[in-house]
Formats: sequence, C-alpha cells, structure tokens
Amino acid sequence: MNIDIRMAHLFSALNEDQVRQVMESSHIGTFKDGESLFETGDEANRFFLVIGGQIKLFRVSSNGDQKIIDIIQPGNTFAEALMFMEHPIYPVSAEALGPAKIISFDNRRFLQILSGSIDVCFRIMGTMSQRLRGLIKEIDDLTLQSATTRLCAMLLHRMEDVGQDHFTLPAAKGVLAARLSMKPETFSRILQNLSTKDILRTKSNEIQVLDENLLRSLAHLESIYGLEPEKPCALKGQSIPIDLN
Amino acid sequence: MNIDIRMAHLFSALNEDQVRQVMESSHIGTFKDGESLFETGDEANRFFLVIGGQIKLFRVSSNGDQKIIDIIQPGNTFAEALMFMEHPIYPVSAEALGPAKIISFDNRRFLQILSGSIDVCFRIMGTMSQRLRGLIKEIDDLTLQSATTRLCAMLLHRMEDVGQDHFTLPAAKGVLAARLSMKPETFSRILQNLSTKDILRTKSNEIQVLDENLLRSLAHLESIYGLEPEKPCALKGQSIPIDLN
DNA sequence: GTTATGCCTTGATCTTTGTCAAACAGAAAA
DNA sequence: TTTTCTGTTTGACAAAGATCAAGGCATAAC
Repeated sequence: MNIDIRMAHLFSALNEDQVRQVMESSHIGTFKDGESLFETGDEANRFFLVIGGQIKLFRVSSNGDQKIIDIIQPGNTFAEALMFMEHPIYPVSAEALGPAKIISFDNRRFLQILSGSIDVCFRIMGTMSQRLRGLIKEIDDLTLQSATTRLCAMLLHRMEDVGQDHFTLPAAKGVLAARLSMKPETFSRILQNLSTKDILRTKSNEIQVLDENLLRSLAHLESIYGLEPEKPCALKGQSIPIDLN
Repeated sequence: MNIDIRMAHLFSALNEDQVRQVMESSHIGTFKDGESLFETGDEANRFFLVIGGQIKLFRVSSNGDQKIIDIIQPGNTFAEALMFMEHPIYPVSAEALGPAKIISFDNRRFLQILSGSIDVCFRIMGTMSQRLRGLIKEIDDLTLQSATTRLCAMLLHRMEDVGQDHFTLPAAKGVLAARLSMKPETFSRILQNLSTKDILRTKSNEIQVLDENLLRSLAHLESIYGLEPEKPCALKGQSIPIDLN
C-alpha cells in the first residue's frame, strides 16, 4: 500500500514512526455507489480519509427527505472531530457517491498519538475551526438567502475553482439540489430561469456562464466578509514539509 | 477581581501559574443592552468569556435581517475557535442582550500557554467538537423542519431545562423568533395556534404547557439520535478538580 | 433496434412563511 | 395621569417553494 496519509492535512505533522502507528489501526476499503459507511446514531469509534471517489454526509428527516450536509472529496478526512466526545455517535449518515476508496482509523489509537504531539493537536484545531466557520456560513446561506442565491453562489464557486466560464456540474443535479436544500424541481426551474435570462446556457450537466456579473449580483457576493476558507495556522516556526512519497 | 476563570470549561485544565498568565492579557468590561463587542469581518485578536448577562451572536443579511446564531450564557466562552486561523476574522457580530459583563483574552498569549499543555488542547478540541455537533443539528433543524417544529422543540427543551410545565421564555419573543429563523409575526401566530389547540396557555412571557405529548409529537422529537449535547472527554486519568475559589 | 430504468423537466396547484400596515399593550418617562 | 416608546398581535395579501402528476430523454439492458 503506497498511500502516504500525510497528504491529508490532519496527518501532515506526523513523523514516520507516528504514521506507522496510525496505519497499524487502519482499514482500507472500497465502496460501491450508494453503499453505507455508517448511519446517524451509530457509535463512532473510527474516522475516515477519502482516497478516491466522493462521500456524501447527510441526515434524514422523519418523512424520508435527506439533507446533504457535505460532500467529502479525496484527500479529506471526516468524522475526526467526534473522537473528543465521551460516547461518540455519528451525527450524520455517510455513503459513497459513486465508487469510492476509503481508509478508516481507530479513534483511541489516534488520541494516544495526539497526546504526544502538540503540533498535530494544533492542526486538528485549525481544521475544526475551519469547519465551524464553514457551518456558520452554511446556516447563513440557509436562512438569509433564497434558493436562487444559493444556486448562483454554488455556480460561481465552481466557476472560480475551474477557472473557466464553461464547466461540468460536480455531481448529479438531484444530489446538488439536496446539497443546496431544495427540491430537484426547484433546482431545475431556477436553471431554466437563468437560461431564459441569458445568464447561462446548459446542456445536460455542462454549464456555460454568459453573464458573470449578473450571476454574481444574484448571488449577493458583494457581502462584506470573505467567503474563501481560511488556511489554518500551524505553530509558527514549526512548518513541516509534506512528504508526498 | 475574585473571578476564577476556571469555571469555564476551556480554562478548567489550567494551573495557578497558567491562569495568572492568561489573566495578564485579559480585559474586563461591562456592556449596555445592544452595545457591540465586535462586528462580522473585524480582525479577531481576542476571545471572550461571559461573566454576566447574555451575548447575542448574529449575522446580518444584505436586506438588514439578522439571524441569531447563538445566545451565549454566563460561564461560556466564544470566538475562541478563531485563534487557530492565520488571519482570524470574526464570522459573526456580537452584542450584549441586556447589560452584560465580559472578560476578553489575547489569542496569542493563550496559544503560547496552549502549546505547553496537551490537556488544555484536548479540552478545546472537545468544546469545538460539541459546537460542530450543535451546528450540524442546527442545519438539520433549519432545513428539515418547519417553523412550528422548531418552536415546539425549543419549548420542550426549555421545559426540560426548568423541569416544570410552567416557565418563562428565556428572552424577548422577537429575539427568540430571530434565533429560530422566523419573523416575529410567525412566532406569534404559532403560539396563538398552539393556544387554540389547548396545547399550551400563554400570558405575556409565561408559558404553561397543557399537553406535553402533543407538543412532543409536533416537535418530531421521536427521532433516533440523542439531542442532548455530549460531554467532551478529557484525557483519561487526568481529571483535574475545578477550583471555584 | 427495442425496451426498460433512472433522472430530469414541466405544468398546475397548495402550503407555508414573509410583507405591509394598523391596532394594541405594557412599561417607562414626562 | 398622560404620553411615548417599544414590542407584540392581527389581518389581508404576496411570494417562494413544495407537492403531485405527467411527460421527456438519456443510457444501459435485452
């Protein structure tokens, strides 16, 4: 297995020996589309690193609707914050979005390593701090913004990520709709509406943005605060080069 | 000043000397109702501990609406997660809800102490983990639930806190409405609706619950996962008695 | 090629919540 | 006591999304 887990920010401060220790308690697994890693309410003894594919984190309401909390991309960890709880329980369910490759780690083992490395602690705190910020932003979006605003903001982010005004949607439309807390029908109607206003053109999952400025104003992105995620800071003077093997 | 900051979970693992160090960088202040501590987008060099009164954390949308993210009660810290960012910026605004007494602390100084104490790090991670959980729950509420559901859940929580079916609302109705992401008018109408259904009786800010079961079913509280916040765990075998002076 | 399957779109309608405006109530100030 | 202020309630109405039902369109299976 020639994967260096230090590609993940969480592990980047570990030395060779610590990596070995962590890996001892790890399991690698492949998951088919829709296969479940864990469910809301399960006991949380392990956390995860996505190697390939995407993982959908979601909650289900009593009437069967699901709200996607996050879609985890390769190189990122999730559920690691839970290890600091006394009786950790997953607050979300997780399943593969398409085929995915995942490594899982034992919480207890990792806590032991943590207790010997302040630097790793600092990194984790940085990561958690970022997530907190992201979630606050999310609440903001959900309450202060309309469905159109949310969709436009998502398109703009995607556009900036790719660096082109022409791009492919990062997931199926139905999935994106759930991520943005709206029904597929609403998603569809908004896209259609943007098309008739010549703000963009769509062809299946391909998007071509025609009027970026209009799109931007619809997304209310003139707001005061920065939207880009902050980089967490490590202990100053202790930056450790990331070994990618 | 005879306040022992170790009443706050965040500081509970500090020894005498560390407390002294932290206090050196602290400022104590009193705030009048509505007075601002900081605004969304301000540089975040300090974090805070509420000694008395309540602090409202909120965001404002472009049209002037405000969404209350949290109401911080005495004994609790806030904005401490930001200190792990490189260029920390408050993601919310904070102001006093009624007269309040606050201590603020310098981030850098606290980070220095942190770098010498794994146990304090663990506590912070525990706190942050709890907050993450709380925010996920919040997103859940906002998207999966209706306004009525949210209000009923809030009433039930309050009722369980107090331990009686008769209690006072913890803040002005308008404030609670904002906290629950609805307009005061909607809040009012829902309460009135619950009254006509004989589920509860209201007299200004006093609530008398008549039919707990019905209220509970309206709040959809039969869900699988526990709603009570988890206690974060400290490093095992290192519990430190909390000195309340 | 034909059929099935899953996803997406479209239209009609309904529900929930927000908006605006006015009335009201209680507490504090004059 | 009267006035004023602020917060709450109420009603009529508008708007955003959800829901339900049907149709379209692709890709994979037969």
